[in-house]
Amino acid sequence: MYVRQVMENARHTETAIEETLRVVGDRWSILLVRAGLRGIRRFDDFCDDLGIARPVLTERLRRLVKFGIFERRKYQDKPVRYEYRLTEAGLALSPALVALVRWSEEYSQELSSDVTLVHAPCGTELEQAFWCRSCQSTFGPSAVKGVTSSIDL
Amino acid sequence: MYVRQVMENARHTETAIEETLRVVGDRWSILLVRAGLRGIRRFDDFCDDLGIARPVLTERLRRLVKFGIFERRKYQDKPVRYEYRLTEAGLALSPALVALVRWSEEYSQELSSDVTLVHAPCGTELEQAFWCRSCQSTFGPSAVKGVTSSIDL
DNA sequence: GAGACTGAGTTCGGAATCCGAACTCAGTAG
DNA sequence: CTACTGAGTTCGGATTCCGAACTCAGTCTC
Repeated sequence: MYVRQVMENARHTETAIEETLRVVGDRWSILLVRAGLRGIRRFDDFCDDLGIARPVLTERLRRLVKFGIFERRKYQDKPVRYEYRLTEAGLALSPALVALVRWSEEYSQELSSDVTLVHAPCGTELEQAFWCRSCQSTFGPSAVKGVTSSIDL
Repeated sequence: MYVRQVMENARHTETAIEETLRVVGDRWSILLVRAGLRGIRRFDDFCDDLGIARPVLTERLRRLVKFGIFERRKYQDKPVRYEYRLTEAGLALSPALVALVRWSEEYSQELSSDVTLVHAPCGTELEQAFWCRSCQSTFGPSAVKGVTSSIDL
């Protein structure tokens, strides 16, 4: 059960996460995705929900649209109005978001009673696992922890 | 070893991820964790590896130590020297990191061959799944996507 | 039809962060 | 004595962030 890496790590070429974090790795972007998952779509609602400054929101949404995470679509003509919806790529960030939520739950103290993600059918707390399709095997983050030093992320 | 909250919130009560992202949600912190996972421990090595400005690195490491993600430990006495090691909490961020890597692989265009995480025993690409311990069932991110709108992240 | 309101922004000046480059400080090696 | 190392600190300038106020088109209320 080792996670291995197949790559040649060149010096100057940017790696995947580096590039990704350049898009999504600021204080607001992930929060915007989360807001999108919660159904928020309109400019002012993002603004109120997150308490983000308007100019920053403008710039951030523009960038997320440019990188295909949000889509800007007209939802009204009379006075022309636009809303922001998560694309498929944006929705695909949810596992990362869930992982962060799980981490928060476990390691972040002094949180008021907050969300606890559960498996809807049975109510048991969700765990995030690594899963090999061909082996049909599942192993949890704890198993991964043990090998992290040998992972080349 | 727990992350505790220090900041005040102005308008609404802070949720788990909001707090977490306040600690880890800047351009460098996650990259620092990743570097830590790759075995980097010394100040200058972080500096060279990430190309982060030294004053920023100082501040960031201090904060990550304060929040229990890194540990600053002396590794030499003669000239006293310190290194930074990931704590258990820090290592526990790896699932989130892996989720981001997976996302990058799939959705980040203009990225040529980069890292591909595989299941070492069989060489199959890793998938990240959600796993219910009591049901013994595993389901992929795609299944989760369907529920995200009803999840309160 | 005058005034208030709405939603999606833009403009502003000041505050906070970021940056690279050069400096410090203790100890060590030649 | 000089050079070097590792872990920072200090510096000035550039960038980004912020809240508050403004714009602009259309719409609702009186």
